[in-house]
Amino acid sequence: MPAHDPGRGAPKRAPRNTLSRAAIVEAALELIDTAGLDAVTMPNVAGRLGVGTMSLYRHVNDKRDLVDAVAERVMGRIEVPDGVPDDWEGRVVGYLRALREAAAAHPALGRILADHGLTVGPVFAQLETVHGILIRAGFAPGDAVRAFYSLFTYVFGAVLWELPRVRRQPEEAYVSSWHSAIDALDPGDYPHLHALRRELATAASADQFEYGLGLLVASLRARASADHRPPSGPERGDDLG
Amino acid sequence: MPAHDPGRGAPKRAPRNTLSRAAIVEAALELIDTAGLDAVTMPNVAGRLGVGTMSLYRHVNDKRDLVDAVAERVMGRIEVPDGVPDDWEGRVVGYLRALREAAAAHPALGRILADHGLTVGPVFAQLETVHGILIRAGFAPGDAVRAFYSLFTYVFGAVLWELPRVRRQPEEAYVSSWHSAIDALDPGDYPHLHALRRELATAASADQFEYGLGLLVASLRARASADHRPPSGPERGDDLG
DNA sequence: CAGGGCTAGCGTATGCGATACGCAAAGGAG
DNA sequence: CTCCTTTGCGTATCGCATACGCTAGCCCTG
Repeated sequence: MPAHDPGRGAPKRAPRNTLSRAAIVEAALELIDTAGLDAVTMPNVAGRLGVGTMSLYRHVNDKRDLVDAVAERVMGRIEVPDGVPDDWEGRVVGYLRALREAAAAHPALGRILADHGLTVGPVFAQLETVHGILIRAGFAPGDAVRAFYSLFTYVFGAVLWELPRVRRQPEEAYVSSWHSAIDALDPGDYPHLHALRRELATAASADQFEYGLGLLVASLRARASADHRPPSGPERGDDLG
Repeated sequence: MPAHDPGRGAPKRAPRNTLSRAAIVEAALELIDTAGLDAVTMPNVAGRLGVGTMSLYRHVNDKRDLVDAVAERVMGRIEVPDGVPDDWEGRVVGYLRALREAAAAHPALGRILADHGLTVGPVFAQLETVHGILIRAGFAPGDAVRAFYSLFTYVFGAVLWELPRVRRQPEEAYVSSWHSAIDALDPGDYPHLHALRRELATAASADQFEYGLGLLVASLRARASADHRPPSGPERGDDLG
């Protein structure tokens, strides 16, 4: 038999403008969220869209480009939430909290950022936003950099800690994964961790995130009022680009 | 012609106990440091040792196991350095600084930890050490957990930020990579970042790490003396396991 | 000193994933 | 209607991780 069908019969050829970069990115994101980052292979993504593998390459340079785009898609939607106190603390904390939540919703984000480095477009957008808030609040340029750098370092660290396996049950699964990991350790070598089995697992949650963030903000507040003009009351902050 | 050499002639067979898990791990680490994490393939590692690819599998379960072992090899050597102030601040900061330096020496560490999750053996060792220091210093168990959790989150975040490309010249290469990344951004979209081109790049260095760490420690110190018995003077800390 | 068995190093084969190449059909332009 | 451009896609190549099973060293035992 001939290798290919001579006439027509099952062109299977997709209409014409079926594919788009956005659609591909969306499919990849769904795959990541349901089957994990490792399941993101070109064949898988293509299959999910009902197209051939090589078709993807018309819209994406290569796999790295695709994954980058996914990170961009996720981080690009992060904003300072409504209803937060209209001062730098409220806005910054609200923003970082949103960033953390986005990462929690897509556990693979941390790995992607780690693999591709932090010099990805969307990361800069985050820096720009937070830096802008600090500058408006009266922080000296240099201090603002140091401040948001510290804050982001913390948040990215948190994203890394949390990604291990959390998927749905925010607490449940995560806690038990820590428990089993700790139980596997030799009590003799790790007396402290064993003694704190309970607190440790619980600590790996939102409360803990807030705690550390609070430490940072508290110190920043102290330095702001000590070294420079206190950012006192709420400054205008509604016309942020 | 027969596919294999009939008699002898070039047994090429390695003597006998040439390989060992440790040697393999060491070879992989060298590869990581010289050619990057992506260059770590079973064939490459084997080649560097002058053995066949499949020989590696006698000593490591699979690639993941190998890479895990590398992370363990690196993190397992981190200790509280000598000569630091003998109080909890000095010891903890000294330790975290050592952790950061180890990561800086092996840029791929961050990616490995991100890929494999933080529930790797050596990570627990770090937690145990720092927690022990805090407990000895008089921190209440629960507070100690929150404290070191925040500190580690920060340090891991820092490790992530730094890994992008730093290799040798600690500052040089890193700074210029940030510069070029920033230059590629549209000044219109990122006014703040462009204005801070200089500070931003400089901030991505050891100084910045110390700054953020300082923020955390300062707050912890304040809370320690406020909520609980002040850990005052240097407590004994020379017999740490 | 010879034989047996265990063990370490390794050749081969499989399957998958990323991606270069080039074909061909679908539309639109003239 | 014909030609050119665009887009989906089949095929082929290459590198990698890894299952299997072979075989030669070694050491232990008799």
